[in-house]
Amino acid sequence: MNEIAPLLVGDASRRDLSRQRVLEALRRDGPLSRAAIGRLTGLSPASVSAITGQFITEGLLCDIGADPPEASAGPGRPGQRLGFHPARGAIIGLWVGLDRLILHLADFSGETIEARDERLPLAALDAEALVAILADRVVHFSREAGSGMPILGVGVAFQGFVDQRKGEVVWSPVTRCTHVPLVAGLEAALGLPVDLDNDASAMAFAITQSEPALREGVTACVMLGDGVGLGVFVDGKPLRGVHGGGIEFGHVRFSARGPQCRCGARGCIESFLADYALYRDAMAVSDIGPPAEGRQPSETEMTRLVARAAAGDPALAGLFAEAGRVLAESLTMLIRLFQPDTIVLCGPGMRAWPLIEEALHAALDQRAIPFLARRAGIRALPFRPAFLTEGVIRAALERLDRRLAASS
Amino acid sequence: MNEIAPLLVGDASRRDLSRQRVLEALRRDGPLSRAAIGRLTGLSPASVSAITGQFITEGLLCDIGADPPEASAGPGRPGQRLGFHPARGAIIGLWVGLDRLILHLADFSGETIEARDERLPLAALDAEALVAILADRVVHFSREAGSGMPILGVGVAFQGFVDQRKGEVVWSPVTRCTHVPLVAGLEAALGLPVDLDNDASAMAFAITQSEPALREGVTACVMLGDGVGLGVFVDGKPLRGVHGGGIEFGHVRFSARGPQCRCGARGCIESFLADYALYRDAMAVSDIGPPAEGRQPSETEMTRLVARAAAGDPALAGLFAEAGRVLAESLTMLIRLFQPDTIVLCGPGMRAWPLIEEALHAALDQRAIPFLARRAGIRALPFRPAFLTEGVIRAALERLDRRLAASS
DNA sequence: CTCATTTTGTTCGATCATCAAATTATTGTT
DNA sequence: AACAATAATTTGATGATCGAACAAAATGAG
Repeated sequence: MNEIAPLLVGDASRRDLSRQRVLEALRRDGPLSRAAIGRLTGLSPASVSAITGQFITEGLLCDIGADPPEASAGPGRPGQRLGFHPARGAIIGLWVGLDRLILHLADFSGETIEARDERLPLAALDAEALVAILADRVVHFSREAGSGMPILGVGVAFQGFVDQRKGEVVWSPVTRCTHVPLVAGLEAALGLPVDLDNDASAMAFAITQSEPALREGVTACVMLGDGVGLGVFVDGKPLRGVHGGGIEFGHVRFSARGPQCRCGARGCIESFLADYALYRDAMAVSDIGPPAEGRQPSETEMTRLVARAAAGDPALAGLFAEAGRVLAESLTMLIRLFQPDTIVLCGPGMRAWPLIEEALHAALDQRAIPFLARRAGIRALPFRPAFLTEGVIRAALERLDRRLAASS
Repeated sequence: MNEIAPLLVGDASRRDLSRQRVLEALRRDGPLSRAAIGRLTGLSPASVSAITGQFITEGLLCDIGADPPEASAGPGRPGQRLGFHPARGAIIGLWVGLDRLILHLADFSGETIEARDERLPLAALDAEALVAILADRVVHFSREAGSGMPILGVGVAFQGFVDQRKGEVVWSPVTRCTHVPLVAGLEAALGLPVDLDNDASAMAFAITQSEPALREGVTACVMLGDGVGLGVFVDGKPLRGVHGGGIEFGHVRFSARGPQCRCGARGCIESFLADYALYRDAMAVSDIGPPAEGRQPSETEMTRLVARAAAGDPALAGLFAEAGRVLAESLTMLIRLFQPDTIVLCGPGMRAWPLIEEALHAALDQRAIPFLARRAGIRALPFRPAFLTEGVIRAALERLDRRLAASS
């Protein structure tokens, strides 16, 4: 007998909802004139003026010049564009990979101030040390890169199983610890609100939000790289359980007789398609030696492997073709489950796309799914490291927006 | 640059939203006093009185006596319970199975007035004839069962792939036609609003809504019967794409070397677990003959098969144990993808539950999923045919509520 | 250059859904 | 019987919103 939704009761929350809608429109569609905000939110010009005026005095929004001429295109007074006040503060986005860290500082409007890529061995640490060192790196980074602005929040994208509700890293290839209370630990150490997400989900979020076309209908983002991840979005909103864990696509079983996966199970999709899996198989069919550090091949080693395969090594090329066939099978499952309009393939693994593409499409055509397949358009997206952090930064900003819209 | 949500602008829609919330609370939690509605929706007593008063004069709600004594339990004036006015009208729910039809008449409060189970050969019909005969059965049923009340809407639960946005049956084992425009056809023939859903999704909806505990967290309902279906719900709301097709769990590949499925693909989960699959395998390992009509075994034939296996036929019992293992594997995938708090097993196939249970749990224990499995509680729900239609009736009522809340 | 036209943004009065508080009603408890 | 407790209604005040009127700033035709 819990409440349906305690939101939107009374006049105070009614105003808050309108404020929220204004901020949402601005986050989605960049700087906007008051008139445009009115059209997008459905509020009257009078209300938009009142609300934006309030936001400006609160230092949340600011005027950033007239509409560019191409936007107006006709007679009439040009609109004054409003945007998030960059100097309001900054957000730090953190991606935690295998022995590697990406730190990303963005201002309140979402613009990148600085990004940094660090090598950092994490595997041997216990949970407390892991949290401590991450907090330490964040503090250092914000001190060195910070532009004097206050840090408003931190977003963390983590490889592995994540429980957003508890703020825990349940399991991750990054560390042998399980159930690491990352959010509580970082919030205590930093004194800042911390958002946690699975890295593939966060990346899928960044990609889906980055393009209006992907915010319509069902978009499935498959991330290939250290692991295999998936994010599914319906009209721009993520499809996920209340626990906020990602859809653990990479750990769905592909074959009962497959190799042992890092997660402990056998035959996971990831254990065929992830970087480490491809490298492992490459070692078996060629004279390529083991990775320099640990079991995980570095970006350079992966690039070299792909280059050799592309140069004509038939055994290695066959490996990637086989990966394409496994991927096709996995996408087939994905199509059956979610019937996406668009499937976006992305992630570091896309470095091998030219080697995968043909086999993938051939296999997909061969095992076309009656009545469901036609719809899904498959798009390959070149990888940018910034994708890894943009998702959590965006999420942190949106959470901030919700808080700022409410208090008034 | 589409609007964020054109709802809730201006005072008119503000009232409509409150009206909607009142109706939602009443649909969810049965008859309620005004005070209880206030607590559930967060509205003040004054507003609840105003809104419910309006609904009563509109003939939508009615007073149905005082709160039962066990509800109040203490001093104080007992509340007067409000409920949907039963005489406002009726909804017809229709389930379309293989050569079989269930018709279900419910009043505006959702109470069953009459239900009927008909045999009806549909396989040979073309699309137009299929729509025509379904419309004809609905008209006959409403004439014979109708209690003089106007019919307000029709809900149809159909086996197979359904596109709710287009109102189409994309593919179904019921008919060899594809892309049947069922909603348009029935609406034209009946002059009534028609809701269409996949039958497993609708059943999952009915089950999830029927129990408060299942409306919290993530609930996955797996339906075993003529096919294998799935509905996933997060806090009582269905997880589905914009096209409104169900999650085609039954047509996810289980094994590349599996039997041919009705959908045309090979090795679908359904082709191992559906009634027809179990019967097919039973024919192979025993002297059981082919089904009396077509390829599809009847309920009686399936019951007899289960009885023989339960009586001790080792070959047949092994068949169901094998089904338990396949189901375990499928649930493992489901857990990885959705991390449900509860998995509900239901549907006609549950007649064989005692034969499946042990093997299922043994296999699940054996391939326990690191860090994810612990959470999911598996519940077996005895099958009731009414589940098949209650979901679409509920959906039709809720759509009606939304319309009635809006117009005023 | 001048003026009509068009679009942007603000101001002001009216509307109306909501709430808090007061009031009436109805029960159980002491 | 007096009192406490809960339910429902009435009433006055609040305030978010809208429409309409208006000011501002651009284009373009003559």
